[in-house]
Amino acid sequence: MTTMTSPPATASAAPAASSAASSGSSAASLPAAGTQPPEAVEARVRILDNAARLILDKGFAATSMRDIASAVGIKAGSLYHHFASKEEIFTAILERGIDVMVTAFESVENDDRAGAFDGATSAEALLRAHVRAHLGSLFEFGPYTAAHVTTFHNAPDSVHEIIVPRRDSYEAMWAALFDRLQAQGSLRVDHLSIARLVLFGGMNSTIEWFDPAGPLSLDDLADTIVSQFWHAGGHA
Amino acid sequence: MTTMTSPPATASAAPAASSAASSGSSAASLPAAGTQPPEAVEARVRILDNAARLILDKGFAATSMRDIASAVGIKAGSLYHHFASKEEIFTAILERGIDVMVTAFESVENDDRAGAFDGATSAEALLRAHVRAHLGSLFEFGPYTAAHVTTFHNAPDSVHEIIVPRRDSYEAMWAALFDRLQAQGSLRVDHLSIARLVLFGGMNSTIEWFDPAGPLSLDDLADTIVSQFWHAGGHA
DNA sequence: GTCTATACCTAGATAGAC
DNA sequence: GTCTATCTAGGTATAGAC
Repeated sequence: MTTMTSPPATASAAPAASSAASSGSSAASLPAAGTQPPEAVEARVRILDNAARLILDKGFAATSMRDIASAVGIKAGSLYHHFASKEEIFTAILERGIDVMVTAFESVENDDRAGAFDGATSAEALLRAHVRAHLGSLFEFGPYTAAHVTTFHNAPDSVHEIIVPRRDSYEAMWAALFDRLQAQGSLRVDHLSIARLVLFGGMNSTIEWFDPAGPLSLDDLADTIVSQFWHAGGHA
Repeated sequence: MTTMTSPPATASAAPAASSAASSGSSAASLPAAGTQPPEAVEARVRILDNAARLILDKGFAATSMRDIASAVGIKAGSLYHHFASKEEIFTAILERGIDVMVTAFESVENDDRAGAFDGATSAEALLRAHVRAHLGSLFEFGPYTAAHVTTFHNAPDSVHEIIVPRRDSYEAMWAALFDRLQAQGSLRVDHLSIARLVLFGGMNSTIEWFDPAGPLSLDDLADTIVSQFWHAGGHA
Protein backbone atom coordinates (compact mmCIF):
# COMPACT_ATOMS: atom_id res chain seq x y z
CA MET A 1 0.00 0.00 0.00
CA THR A 2 2.69 2.50 0.93
CA THR A 3 4.13 3.34 -2.43
CA MET A 4 6.59 5.93 -1.08
CA THR A 5 7.98 6.88 2.26
CA SER A 6 6.86 10.45 2.73
CA PRO A 7 9.90 12.72 2.79
CA PRO A 8 10.14 16.19 4.31
CA ALA A 9 8.18 18.87 2.49
CA THR A 10 11.10 21.22 2.02
CA ALA A 11 13.98 20.28 -0.18
CA SER A 12 16.36 21.48 2.47
CA ALA A 13 16.55 18.09 4.10
CA ALA A 14 15.27 15.96 1.25
CA PRO A 15 18.18 13.85 0.03
CA ALA A 16 19.21 12.96 3.51
CA ALA A 17 21.04 9.86 2.40
CA SER A 18 23.24 11.11 -0.37
CA SER A 19 23.92 14.84 -0.38
CA ALA A 20 24.75 17.12 2.58
CA ALA A 21 28.01 18.45 1.13
CA SER A 22 28.16 18.02 -2.62
CA SER A 23 29.48 21.40 -3.60
CA GLY A 24 32.83 21.30 -5.28
CA SER A 25 34.96 18.25 -5.85
CA SER A 26 35.35 17.46 -2.17
CA ALA A 27 34.58 14.14 -0.51
CA ALA A 28 32.49 12.04 -2.84
CA SER A 29 31.91 9.48 -0.14
CA LEU A 30 28.92 10.47 1.93
CA PRO A 31 29.90 12.49 4.99
CA ALA A 32 28.07 11.93 8.24
CA ALA A 33 25.44 14.48 9.16
CA GLY A 34 27.66 16.16 11.76
CA THR A 35 30.77 16.51 9.64
CA GLN A 36 29.99 20.13 8.81
CA PRO A 37 29.11 22.74 11.43
CA PRO A 38 25.29 22.76 11.32
CA GLU A 39 25.08 26.53 10.95
CA ALA A 40 27.24 26.52 7.82
CA VAL A 41 25.11 23.81 6.26
CA GLU A 42 21.95 25.77 6.84
CA ALA A 43 23.37 28.91 5.26
CA ARG A 44 24.35 26.94 2.19
CA VAL A 45 20.90 25.45 1.93
CA ARG A 46 19.19 28.81 2.33
CA ILE A 47 21.27 30.16 -0.52
CA LEU A 48 20.63 27.14 -2.70
CA ASP A 49 16.88 27.19 -2.05
CA ASN A 50 16.60 30.80 -3.13
CA ALA A 51 18.99 30.46 -6.03
CA ALA A 52 17.19 27.39 -7.36
CA ARG A 53 13.88 29.20 -7.30
CA LEU A 54 15.31 32.18 -9.20
CA ILE A 55 17.11 29.97 -11.70
CA LEU A 56 13.94 28.00 -12.30
CA ASP A 57 12.07 31.22 -13.00
CA LYS A 58 14.60 33.21 -15.03
CA GLY A 59 17.35 30.82 -16.04
CA PHE A 60 20.96 30.66 -14.91
CA ALA A 61 22.51 33.44 -16.98
CA ALA A 62 19.67 35.86 -16.24
CA THR A 63 19.99 35.33 -12.49
CA SER A 64 22.65 37.54 -10.93
CA MET A 65 24.54 37.03 -7.72
CA ARG A 66 22.88 40.23 -6.51
CA ASP A 67 19.48 38.69 -7.22
CA ILE A 68 20.35 35.62 -5.19
CA ALA A 69 21.83 37.61 -2.32
CA SER A 70 18.82 39.90 -2.22
CA ALA A 71 16.46 36.91 -2.06
CA VAL A 72 18.45 35.44 0.81
CA GLY A 73 18.63 38.78 2.60
CA ILE A 74 22.37 39.35 2.43
CA LYS A 75 24.78 41.24 0.16
CA ALA A 76 26.35 39.78 -2.95
CA GLY A 77 29.87 39.70 -1.55
CA SER A 78 28.75 37.50 1.34
CA LEU A 79 27.81 34.71 -1.04
CA TYR A 80 31.49 34.10 -1.71
CA HIS A 81 32.00 33.00 1.86
CA HIS A 82 29.83 29.94 1.05
CA PHE A 83 30.49 29.33 -2.64
CA ALA A 84 33.54 30.01 -4.74
CA SER A 85 31.62 31.12 -7.80
CA LYS A 86 28.23 31.42 -9.43
CA GLU A 87 28.90 28.25 -11.38
CA GLU A 88 29.51 26.35 -8.18
CA ILE A 89 26.07 27.38 -6.94
CA PHE A 90 24.56 26.27 -10.20
CA THR A 91 26.36 22.94 -10.13
CA ALA A 92 25.25 22.29 -6.56
CA ILE A 93 21.64 22.97 -7.56
CA LEU A 94 21.75 20.64 -10.55
CA GLU A 95 23.38 17.93 -8.45
CA ARG A 96 20.77 18.23 -5.78
CA GLY A 97 18.08 18.06 -8.43
CA ILE A 98 19.47 14.66 -9.38
CA ASP A 99 19.84 13.56 -5.78
CA VAL A 100 16.15 14.24 -5.21
CA MET A 101 15.21 12.07 -8.19
CA VAL A 102 17.58 9.28 -7.23
CA THR A 103 16.32 9.24 -3.65
CA ALA A 104 12.73 9.05 -4.86
CA PHE A 105 13.57 6.24 -7.26
CA GLU A 106 15.39 4.26 -4.61
CA SER A 107 12.51 4.69 -2.22
CA VAL A 108 10.22 2.94 -4.70
CA GLU A 109 12.82 0.23 -5.26
CA ASN A 110 12.87 -0.41 -1.53
CA ASP A 111 9.10 -0.70 -1.45
CA ASP A 112 9.36 -3.08 -4.36
CA ARG A 113 11.89 -5.27 -2.60
CA ALA A 114 9.61 -5.23 0.43
CA GLY A 115 6.92 -6.81 -1.74
CA ALA A 116 4.69 -3.78 -2.18
CA PHE A 117 4.02 -4.53 -5.84
CA ASP A 118 3.17 -8.22 -5.83
CA GLY A 119 -0.02 -9.38 -7.44
CA ALA A 120 -1.67 -9.42 -10.81
CA THR A 121 -1.07 -5.82 -11.85
CA SER A 122 2.31 -5.54 -10.21
CA ALA A 123 4.25 -4.31 -13.24
CA GLU A 124 1.89 -1.47 -14.00
CA ALA A 125 1.69 -0.58 -10.32
CA LEU A 126 5.46 -0.52 -10.08
CA LEU A 127 5.74 1.78 -13.07
CA ARG A 128 3.03 3.99 -11.63
CA ALA A 129 4.92 4.28 -8.37
CA HIS A 130 8.07 5.30 -10.21
CA VAL A 131 6.22 7.86 -12.30
CA ARG A 132 4.58 9.20 -9.17
CA ALA A 133 7.98 9.44 -7.49
CA HIS A 134 9.47 11.31 -10.42
CA LEU A 135 6.55 13.72 -10.48
CA GLY A 136 7.04 14.17 -6.76
CA SER A 137 10.64 15.18 -7.41
CA LEU A 138 9.40 17.84 -9.81
CA PHE A 139 6.67 19.28 -7.60
CA GLU A 140 7.12 18.33 -3.96
CA PHE A 141 10.77 18.76 -3.00
CA GLY A 142 11.61 22.33 -3.82
CA PRO A 143 12.71 23.82 -7.10
CA TYR A 144 15.85 21.70 -7.54
CA THR A 145 14.66 19.02 -9.91
CA ALA A 146 12.45 21.40 -11.83
CA ALA A 147 15.35 23.81 -12.19
CA HIS A 148 17.51 20.95 -13.35
CA VAL A 149 15.05 19.92 -16.04
CA THR A 150 14.50 23.41 -17.42
CA THR A 151 18.02 24.79 -17.27
CA PHE A 152 20.33 21.86 -17.91
CA HIS A 153 20.16 22.16 -21.68
CA ASN A 154 21.70 25.62 -21.69
CA ALA A 155 24.20 25.13 -18.90
CA PRO A 156 27.83 26.05 -19.69
CA ASP A 157 30.13 23.25 -20.81
CA SER A 158 32.10 23.25 -17.59
CA VAL A 159 28.89 22.52 -15.71
CA HIS A 160 27.82 19.84 -18.17
CA GLU A 161 31.03 17.92 -17.62
CA ILE A 162 30.31 17.58 -13.93
CA ILE A 163 26.60 16.89 -14.18
CA VAL A 164 26.31 14.54 -17.16
CA PRO A 165 27.75 11.46 -15.41
CA ARG A 166 25.28 11.82 -12.55
CA ARG A 167 22.41 12.31 -14.96
CA ASP A 168 23.47 9.22 -16.81
CA SER A 169 23.40 7.12 -13.69
CA TYR A 170 19.82 8.20 -12.97
CA GLU A 171 18.88 7.39 -16.53
CA ALA A 172 20.52 3.99 -16.12
CA MET A 173 18.14 3.22 -13.26
CA TRP A 174 15.17 3.81 -15.53
CA ALA A 175 16.78 1.87 -18.34
CA ALA A 176 17.26 -1.09 -16.01
CA LEU A 177 13.65 -0.85 -14.90
CA PHE A 178 12.44 -0.87 -18.49
CA ASP A 179 14.73 -3.74 -19.38
CA ARG A 180 13.32 -5.74 -16.52
CA LEU A 181 9.69 -5.06 -17.45
CA GLN A 182 10.38 -5.95 -21.05
CA ALA A 183 12.32 -9.09 -20.11
CA GLN A 184 9.52 -10.41 -17.94
CA GLY A 185 6.99 -9.73 -20.69
CA SER A 186 4.99 -7.10 -18.83
CA LEU A 187 6.10 -4.54 -21.35
CA ARG A 188 6.31 -5.20 -25.08
CA VAL A 189 7.47 -2.31 -27.17
CA ASP A 190 9.58 -2.18 -30.29
CA HIS A 191 12.04 0.52 -29.28
CA LEU A 192 12.52 0.31 -25.56
CA SER A 193 14.80 3.29 -25.05
CA ILE A 194 12.68 5.53 -27.22
CA ALA A 195 9.58 4.55 -25.29
CA ARG A 196 11.43 5.41 -22.10
CA LEU A 197 12.75 8.74 -23.35
CA VAL A 198 9.37 9.81 -24.68
CA LEU A 199 7.73 8.92 -21.40
CA PHE A 200 10.43 10.89 -19.65
CA GLY A 201 9.88 13.90 -21.85
CA GLY A 202 6.16 13.68 -21.18
CA MET A 203 6.70 13.56 -17.44
CA ASN A 204 9.16 16.43 -17.41
CA SER A 205 6.91 18.59 -19.53
CA THR A 206 4.37 18.62 -16.70
CA ILE A 207 6.28 21.42 -14.98
CA GLU A 208 5.23 23.64 -17.87
CA TRP A 209 1.50 23.08 -17.56
CA PHE A 210 0.47 21.05 -14.52
CA ASP A 211 -0.84 22.85 -11.45
CA PRO A 212 -0.53 20.66 -8.34
CA ALA A 213 -2.96 23.00 -6.57
CA GLY A 214 -5.59 22.31 -9.22
CA PRO A 215 -8.36 19.68 -9.27
CA LEU A 216 -6.05 16.85 -10.31
CA SER A 217 -3.67 15.44 -7.71
CA LEU A 218 -0.20 14.17 -8.49
CA ASP A 219 -1.53 10.66 -7.89
CA ASP A 220 -4.19 11.29 -10.52
CA LEU A 221 -1.62 12.66 -12.91
CA ALA A 222 0.62 9.64 -12.45
CA ASP A 223 -2.39 7.36 -12.99
CA THR A 224 -3.32 9.15 -16.17
CA ILE A 225 0.18 9.14 -17.61
CA VAL A 226 0.80 5.49 -16.85
CA SER A 227 -2.63 4.37 -18.03
CA GLN A 228 -2.00 6.15 -21.29
CA PHE A 229 1.42 4.59 -21.59
CA TRP A 230 0.25 1.15 -20.59
CA HIS A 231 -3.16 0.79 -22.23
CA ALA A 232 -3.19 3.63 -24.79
CA GLY A 233 -6.38 4.92 -26.35
CA GLY A 234 -6.34 4.26 -30.05
CA HIS A 235 -9.24 2.47 -31.76
CA ALA A 236 -9.19 1.98 -35.55
CA MET B 1 0.70 8.89 -49.95
CA THR B 2 2.15 12.39 -49.77
CA THR B 3 1.83 13.16 -46.12
CA MET B 4 3.59 16.51 -46.37
CA THR B 5 4.56 18.88 -49.11
CA SER B 6 8.32 19.04 -48.88
CA PRO B 7 9.36 22.57 -47.91
CA PRO B 8 12.75 24.20 -48.47
CA ALA B 9 15.58 22.76 -46.42
CA THR B 10 16.67 26.05 -44.92
CA ALA B 11 14.43 27.91 -42.55
CA SER B 12 15.21 31.09 -44.39
CA ALA B 13 12.29 30.66 -46.74
CA ALA B 14 10.32 28.14 -44.76
CA PRO B 15 7.12 29.82 -43.61
CA ALA B 16 6.51 31.32 -47.01
CA ALA B 17 2.83 31.77 -46.37
CA SER B 18 2.74 33.53 -43.07
CA SER B 19 5.92 35.33 -42.03
CA ALA B 20 8.27 37.46 -44.16
CA ALA B 21 8.08 40.52 -41.92
CA SER B 22 7.02 39.62 -38.42
CA SER B 23 9.53 41.62 -36.44
CA GLY B 24 7.96 44.25 -34.26
CA SER B 25 4.31 45.12 -34.10
CA SER B 26 4.05 46.12 -37.74
CA ALA B 27 1.54 44.81 -40.26
CA ALA B 28 -0.04 41.68 -38.89
CA SER B 29 -1.78 41.05 -42.17
CA LEU B 30 0.50 39.10 -44.48
CA PRO B 31 2.54 41.39 -46.71
CA ALA B 32 3.25 40.37 -50.28
CA ALA B 33 6.69 38.93 -50.96
CA GLY B 34 7.89 42.12 -52.63
CA THR B 35 6.78 44.57 -49.97
CA GLN B 36 10.24 44.74 -48.44
CA PRO B 37 13.41 45.36 -50.44
CA PRO B 38 14.77 41.83 -50.98
CA GLU B 39 18.26 42.71 -49.74
CA ALA B 40 16.93 43.93 -46.41
CA VAL B 41 14.91 40.77 -45.93
CA GLU B 42 17.92 38.60 -46.54
CA ALA B 43 20.06 40.46 -44.02
CA ARG B 44 17.37 40.04 -41.39
CA VAL B 45 17.15 36.34 -42.10
CA ARG B 46 20.91 35.88 -41.95
CA ILE B 47 20.93 37.52 -38.55
CA LEU B 48 18.00 35.48 -37.29
CA ASP B 49 19.45 32.20 -38.56
CA ASN B 50 22.70 32.76 -36.68
CA ALA B 51 21.05 34.17 -33.59
CA ALA B 52 18.62 31.25 -33.39
CA ARG B 53 21.44 28.76 -33.56
CA LEU B 54 23.36 30.54 -30.79
CA ILE B 55 20.27 30.92 -28.63
CA LEU B 56 19.45 27.24 -29.06
CA ASP B 57 22.96 26.33 -27.93
CA LYS B 58 23.55 28.77 -25.08
CA GLY B 59 20.22 30.34 -24.23
CA PHE B 60 19.01 33.88 -24.72
CA ALA B 61 20.66 35.62 -21.80
CA ALA B 62 24.02 33.95 -22.41
CA THR B 63 24.07 34.99 -26.06
CA SER B 64 25.43 38.51 -26.55
CA MET B 65 24.83 40.87 -29.42
CA ARG B 66 28.56 40.64 -30.08
CA ASP B 67 28.25 36.85 -30.35
CA ILE B 68 25.47 37.20 -32.89
CA ALA B 69 27.26 39.87 -34.88
CA SER B 70 30.44 37.82 -34.95
CA ALA B 71 28.56 34.76 -36.25
CA VAL B 72 26.99 36.85 -38.98
CA GLY B 73 30.32 38.46 -39.85
CA ILE B 74 29.50 42.04 -38.91
CA LYS B 75 30.00 44.28 -35.88
CA ALA B 76 27.57 44.55 -33.00
CA GLY B 77 26.50 48.10 -33.75
CA SER B 78 25.37 47.09 -37.23
CA LEU B 79 22.72 44.80 -35.81
CA TYR B 80 20.75 47.83 -34.67
CA HIS B 81 20.18 48.84 -38.25
CA HIS B 82 17.98 45.72 -38.59
CA PHE B 83 16.56 45.24 -35.12
CA ALA B 84 15.76 47.75 -32.41
CA SER B 85 16.93 45.57 -29.56
CA LYS B 86 18.10 42.14 -28.53
CA GLU B 87 14.62 41.32 -27.32
CA GLU B 88 13.22 42.08 -30.74
CA ILE B 89 15.58 39.53 -32.27
CA PHE B 90 14.52 37.00 -29.67
CA THR B 91 10.85 37.69 -30.24
CA ALA B 92 11.24 37.33 -34.00
CA ILE B 93 12.95 33.96 -33.50
CA LEU B 94 10.25 32.65 -31.20
CA GLU B 95 7.55 33.85 -33.59
CA ARG B 96 9.21 32.18 -36.53
CA GLY B 97 9.50 29.01 -34.50
CA ILE B 98 5.74 29.03 -34.16
CA ASP B 99 5.23 29.91 -37.83
CA VAL B 100 7.22 26.86 -38.82
CA MET B 101 5.03 24.63 -36.67
CA VAL B 102 1.81 26.21 -37.87
CA THR B 103 2.82 25.90 -41.51
CA ALA B 104 3.68 22.24 -41.01
CA PHE B 105 0.38 21.60 -39.27
CA GLU B 106 -1.62 23.33 -41.98
CA SER B 107 0.19 21.36 -44.65
CA VAL B 108 -1.05 18.14 -43.08
CA GLU B 109 -4.55 19.60 -42.78
CA ASN B 110 -4.51 20.35 -46.48
CA ASP B 111 -3.46 16.81 -47.28
CA ASP B 112 -6.26 15.62 -45.04
CA ARG B 113 -8.86 17.75 -46.80
CA ALA B 114 -7.50 16.40 -50.10
CA GLY B 115 -8.41 12.92 -48.87
CA ALA B 116 -4.92 11.66 -48.10
CA PHE B 117 -6.03 9.93 -44.91
CA ASP B 118 -9.12 8.05 -45.97
CA GLY B 119 -9.42 4.37 -45.26
CA ALA B 120 -9.47 2.04 -42.31
CA THR B 121 -6.48 3.38 -40.37
CA SER B 122 -7.13 6.99 -41.28
CA ALA B 123 -7.18 8.39 -37.76
CA GLU B 124 -3.87 6.89 -36.73
CA ALA B 125 -2.33 7.87 -40.07
CA LEU B 126 -3.54 11.42 -39.63
CA LEU B 127 -2.04 11.64 -36.17
CA ARG B 128 1.17 10.13 -37.46
CA ALA B 129 1.37 12.76 -40.19
CA HIS B 130 0.90 15.52 -37.63
CA VAL B 131 3.53 14.08 -35.32
CA ARG B 132 5.89 13.73 -38.28
CA ALA B 133 5.22 17.34 -39.23
CA HIS B 134 5.92 18.58 -35.72
CA LEU B 135 9.15 16.58 -35.56
CA GLY B 136 10.05 18.07 -38.92
CA SER B 137 9.62 21.54 -37.44
CA LEU B 138 12.07 20.61 -34.72
CA PHE B 139 14.74 19.05 -36.94
CA GLU B 140 14.33 20.09 -40.57
CA PHE B 141 13.65 23.81 -40.74
CA GLY B 142 16.50 25.45 -38.95
CA PRO B 143 16.92 26.13 -35.25
CA TYR B 144 13.80 28.26 -34.82
CA THR B 145 11.33 25.79 -33.42
CA ALA B 146 13.97 23.99 -31.39
CA ALA B 147 15.12 27.32 -29.96
CA HIS B 148 11.52 28.15 -29.18
CA VAL B 149 10.96 24.92 -27.29
CA THR B 150 14.13 25.13 -25.22
CA THR B 151 14.20 28.84 -24.40
CA PHE B 152 10.59 29.93 -24.11
CA HIS B 153 10.28 28.94 -20.47
CA ASN B 154 12.93 31.40 -19.37
CA ALA B 155 12.07 34.23 -21.72
CA PRO B 156 11.55 37.65 -20.11
CA ASP B 157 7.96 38.67 -19.32
CA SER B 158 7.84 41.27 -22.07
CA VAL B 159 8.61 38.54 -24.60
CA HIS B 160 6.09 36.16 -23.07
CA GLU B 161 3.30 38.66 -23.52
CA ILE B 162 3.89 38.80 -27.25
CA ILE B 163 4.49 35.10 -27.82
CA VAL B 164 1.92 33.42 -25.60
CA PRO B 165 -1.13 34.25 -27.77
CA ARG B 166 0.55 32.77 -30.83
CA ARG B 167 1.59 29.68 -28.92
CA ASP B 168 -1.96 29.29 -27.72
CA SER B 169 -3.31 29.35 -31.23
CA TYR B 170 -0.98 26.54 -32.26
CA GLU B 171 -2.00 24.58 -29.22
CA ALA B 172 -5.63 25.17 -30.17
CA MET B 173 -5.03 23.45 -33.49
CA TRP B 174 -3.85 20.33 -31.70
CA ALA B 175 -6.68 20.56 -29.21
CA ALA B 176 -9.18 20.67 -32.08
CA LEU B 177 -7.50 17.68 -33.70
CA PHE B 178 -7.73 15.68 -30.49
CA ASP B 179 -11.34 16.74 -29.95
CA ARG B 180 -12.18 15.53 -33.41
CA LEU B 181 -10.47 12.17 -32.97
CA GLN B 182 -12.16 11.66 -29.64
CA ALA B 183 -15.57 12.74 -30.97
CA GLN B 184 -15.42 10.28 -33.84
CA GLY B 185 -14.41 7.50 -31.51
CA SER B 186 -10.96 6.89 -32.97
CA LEU B 187 -9.41 8.05 -29.75
CA ARG B 188 -10.77 7.14 -26.33
CA VAL B 189 -8.86 8.56 -23.42
CA ASP B 190 -10.01 9.80 -20.04
CA HIS B 191 -8.18 13.12 -19.91
CA LEU B 192 -7.91 14.39 -23.42
CA SER B 193 -5.85 17.52 -22.80
CA ILE B 194 -3.43 15.71 -20.55
CA ALA B 195 -2.93 13.02 -23.17
CA ARG B 196 -2.22 15.76 -25.68
CA LEU B 197 0.18 17.67 -23.44
CA VAL B 198 2.10 14.55 -22.48
CA LEU B 199 2.42 13.56 -26.12
CA PHE B 200 3.61 17.07 -26.85
CA GLY B 201 6.19 16.94 -24.10
CA GLY B 202 7.39 13.61 -25.44
CA MET B 203 7.74 14.98 -28.95
CA ASN B 204 9.54 18.12 -27.84
CA SER B 205 11.95 16.18 -25.68
CA THR B 206 13.35 14.54 -28.81
CA ILE B 207 15.56 17.55 -29.43
CA GLU B 208 17.47 16.55 -26.31
CA TRP B 209 18.29 13.02 -27.41
CA PHE B 210 17.31 12.19 -30.98
CA ASP B 211 19.96 12.28 -33.69
CA PRO B 212 18.37 12.66 -37.12
CA ALA B 213 21.67 11.55 -38.67
CA GLY B 214 21.49 8.27 -36.76
CA PRO B 215 20.02 4.93 -37.84
CA LEU B 216 16.42 5.95 -37.14
CA SER B 217 14.75 8.35 -39.57
CA LEU B 218 12.26 10.99 -38.53
CA ASP B 219 9.58 8.86 -40.19
CA ASP B 220 10.62 5.94 -37.99
CA LEU B 221 10.57 8.13 -34.93
CA ALA B 222 7.09 9.41 -35.72
CA ASP B 223 5.94 5.83 -36.28
CA THR B 224 7.36 4.73 -32.97
CA ILE B 225 5.89 7.59 -31.00
CA VAL B 226 2.43 7.26 -32.50
CA SER B 227 2.38 3.48 -32.26
CA GLN B 228 3.25 3.79 -28.60
CA PHE B 229 0.59 6.41 -28.09
CA TRP B 230 -2.03 4.54 -30.12
CA HIS B 231 -1.47 0.90 -29.23
CA ALA B 232 0.71 1.08 -26.11
CA GLY B 233 2.75 -1.83 -24.84
CA GLY B 234 1.46 -2.89 -21.47
CA HIS B 235 0.49 -6.52 -20.78
CA ALA B 236 -0.62 -7.47 -17.28
C1' DG C 1 29.73 35.63 8.60
C1' DT C 2 28.42 39.83 6.78
C1' DC C 3 29.47 44.28 5.51
C1' DT C 4 31.35 48.29 2.32
C1' DA C 5 34.04 49.52 -1.31
C1' DT C 6 35.85 48.72 -5.43
C1' DA C 7 38.44 46.53 -9.33
C1' DC C 8 37.65 44.85 -13.69
C1' DC C 9 35.02 43.49 -17.36
C1' DT C 10 31.34 42.77 -20.53
C1' DA C 11 26.74 43.82 -21.62
C1' DG C 12 23.18 46.51 -24.60
C1' DA C 13 22.68 50.48 -26.96
C1' DT C 14 23.77 55.12 -29.39
C1' DA C 15 26.20 58.68 -32.46
C1' DG C 16 28.22 59.98 -36.31
C1' DA C 17 31.83 59.08 -39.98
C1' DC C 18 32.14 56.65 -44.27
C1' DG D 1 24.51 49.27 -44.37
C1' DT D 2 28.55 48.88 -41.82
C1' DC D 3 32.06 50.81 -39.30
C1' DT D 4 34.57 52.87 -34.93
C1' DA D 5 34.13 54.88 -30.74
C1' DT D 6 31.90 55.46 -26.72
C1' DC D 7 28.32 55.85 -22.96
C1' DT D 8 26.21 53.78 -19.08
C1' DA D 9 24.64 50.07 -16.45
C1' DG D 10 25.24 45.95 -14.48
C1' DG D 11 27.87 41.68 -14.08
C1' DT D 12 31.35 38.56 -11.20
C1' DA D 13 34.60 38.56 -8.00
C1' DT D 14 38.03 40.35 -4.39
C1' DA D 15 39.95 42.89 -0.20
C1' DG D 16 39.75 44.19 4.14
C1' DA D 17 37.05 46.33 8.09
C1' DC D 18 33.89 44.88 11.64
